[in-house]
Amino acid sequence: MRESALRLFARHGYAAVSMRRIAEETGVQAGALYLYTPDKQTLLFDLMQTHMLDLLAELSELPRSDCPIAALEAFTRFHIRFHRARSDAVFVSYMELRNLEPENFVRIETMRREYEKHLEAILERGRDAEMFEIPDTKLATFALIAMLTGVNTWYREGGRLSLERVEDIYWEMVRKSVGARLIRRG
Amino acid sequence: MRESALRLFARHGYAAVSMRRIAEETGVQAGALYLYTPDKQTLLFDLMQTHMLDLLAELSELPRSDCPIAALEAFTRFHIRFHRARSDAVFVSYMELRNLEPENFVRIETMRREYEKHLEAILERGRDAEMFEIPDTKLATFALIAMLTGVNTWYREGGRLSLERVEDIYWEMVRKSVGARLIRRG
DNA sequence: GTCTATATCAGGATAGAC
DNA sequence: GTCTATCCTGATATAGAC
Repeated sequence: MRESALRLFARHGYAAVSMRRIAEETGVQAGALYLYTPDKQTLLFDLMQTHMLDLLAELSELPRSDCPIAALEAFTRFHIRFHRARSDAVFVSYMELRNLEPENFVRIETMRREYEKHLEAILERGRDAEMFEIPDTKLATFALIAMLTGVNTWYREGGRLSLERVEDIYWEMVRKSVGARLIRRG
Repeated sequence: MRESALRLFARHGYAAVSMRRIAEETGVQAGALYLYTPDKQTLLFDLMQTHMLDLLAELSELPRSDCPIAALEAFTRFHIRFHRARSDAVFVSYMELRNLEPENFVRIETMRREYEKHLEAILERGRDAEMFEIPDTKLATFALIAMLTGVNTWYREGGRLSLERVEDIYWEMVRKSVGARLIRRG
């Protein structure tokens, strides 16, 4: 039922999807949905919260690296892969922010900021070590995340390029944009 | 009335905004709206089409430059400024694509692709002239547009940085990411 | 745990008075 | 050109049978 709701919200938008439609997709009658969620708003919030918690959990499992360049590459590849694998959840978590009640909105935004902080910390370390050339780490954080998340708007399975190749190309652009040198793999 | 609708659609989403609410914001009764639009869907499409036509019109008025680096800088600054000045229209034109009927969707998408083609052409020229280092001009196009449009998600008037300064910083990142050298102003 | 039936309300759109 | 009144549909959510 979560899956049906997520797919429908991503496809048509939260406000445009009725509980009846979700029920139909799930294979139950509308009334039965309320066994699993108290209301539609909570359902939306739960989907978004689950997504953000997954994101932070998997991020924290990334192998740490002392080298900022290696850390940035790991983050870049992680971001692309994670977001690609859950395009519906990503879409909903971004597009439906405005349909969250204020309290719920704050909770999701806090998690998003925590994720951004992780990237910003890498950029700051690299700049302090004089391995990156970055005029403003906050702007660079926003710029890179927007750029990487953008993969979801065009990438399609079975297209011209493998996801691996896409990662390579984006990593090259990320690396150059922060003025980092190529590094050798150990 | 267009302005009210645009602002409300941007804030709450097309599906979440009722004609009654638009009427209220406009200062008329609901029935009166239908003097200006045949229906809600057409209203949405008109708003998006107007935005895209404006975008293409202003783009075509950009001074042409033979130098790909200068052309890329002009595009970068134009994109940030134009999108910043119409954040509601940008938001709606991106977020509400899925609420367009198929025929309308195709028309908007065609215009969007035309805009992207303009940037891709600059990148191709620069690469052919060996002034840019770009592994894939299509991906670079997507990556740069996503990065630049992202300014709208965080920039607020009166914040830490002027828009001019933001342009400078983004231009530096764009320039580096495609491997272009700094150029002197004539 | 699920269905049927329904209460209640809000939505888009139209008709006809002024 | 605008308002009032209204049609009809579909929305969320709940009650109560099974």
